[in-house]
Amino acid sequence: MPELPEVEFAARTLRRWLEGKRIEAAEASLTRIFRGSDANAFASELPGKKLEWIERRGKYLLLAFTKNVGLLAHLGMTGKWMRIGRTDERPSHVRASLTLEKDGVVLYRDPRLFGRIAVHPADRLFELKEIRALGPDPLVDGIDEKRLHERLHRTGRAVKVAIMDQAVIAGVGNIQATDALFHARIHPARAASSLGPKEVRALAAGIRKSIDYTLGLQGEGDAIEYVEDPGAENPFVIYGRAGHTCPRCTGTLEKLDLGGRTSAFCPHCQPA
DNA sequence: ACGGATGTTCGCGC
DNA sequence: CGCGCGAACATCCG
Repeated sequence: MPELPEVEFAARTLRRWLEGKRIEAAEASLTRIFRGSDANAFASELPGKKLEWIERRGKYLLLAFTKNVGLLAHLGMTGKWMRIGRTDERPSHVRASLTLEKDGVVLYRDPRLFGRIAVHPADRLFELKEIRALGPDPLVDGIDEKRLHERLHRTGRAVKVAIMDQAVIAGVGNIQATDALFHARIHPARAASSLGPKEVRALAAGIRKSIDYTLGLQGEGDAIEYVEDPGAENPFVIYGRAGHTCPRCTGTLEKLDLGGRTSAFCPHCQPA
């Protein structure tokens, strides 16, 4: 599910759900979601606590509760935080849940178990290696074109692979990268080091544009439909549209494999 | 039935 | 050390 916009949305939603509510009970199933951490700590430390703050860095969520209890959470590919009523039937693949005082249940569902939840002292969340390894966050830090140019200049990798590197820019995934390069009119396989200042500027703008666009897709409390229910229409600009007509010219979008990920591009608008 | 999917990490070889 | 590649993780969907 998640790239930066969806994770940002999850952060806002969780903030709303948890704000001011005491956690009455916490449950965790012993799955690899808690790898490198302790599922027992989740269940034993959260009851009685209240949320103090939530932050997002790249695709990571950082949650701080009272008594210095903190969570580092990542949605992986299929993770999702949901809220249900206490007596509602639980969905399948629930890996962790928080029962809120005088309220419903906030739960984490993740069929493929690619996501993560780790319990750490709240005041040390920002010092975790996962967070320290991240490059600038486009929403929190903005995209510094000079810095991005420097970073891209010293690598021979394809530009698409480079911008999906979380150490280069935090939060860009396959969808944002694909659409951002289309906006910027840059071929995904171009060597990152070959981009000129104007192209880097266009790329920075393209990343911002695709993130803002995706953030704008979420309604009042609703998540992106395409992500939510299978069968909903693909709302992205060219992601997942190989074989279709380019939204900007009369050409046909093509498919390309880079770094094990599929992307679409327009051979006319994004020449090699 | 088969292939592919919004992510990360690890091992291998060059 | 940088980089590309493939695999692994586990499930669902068309």
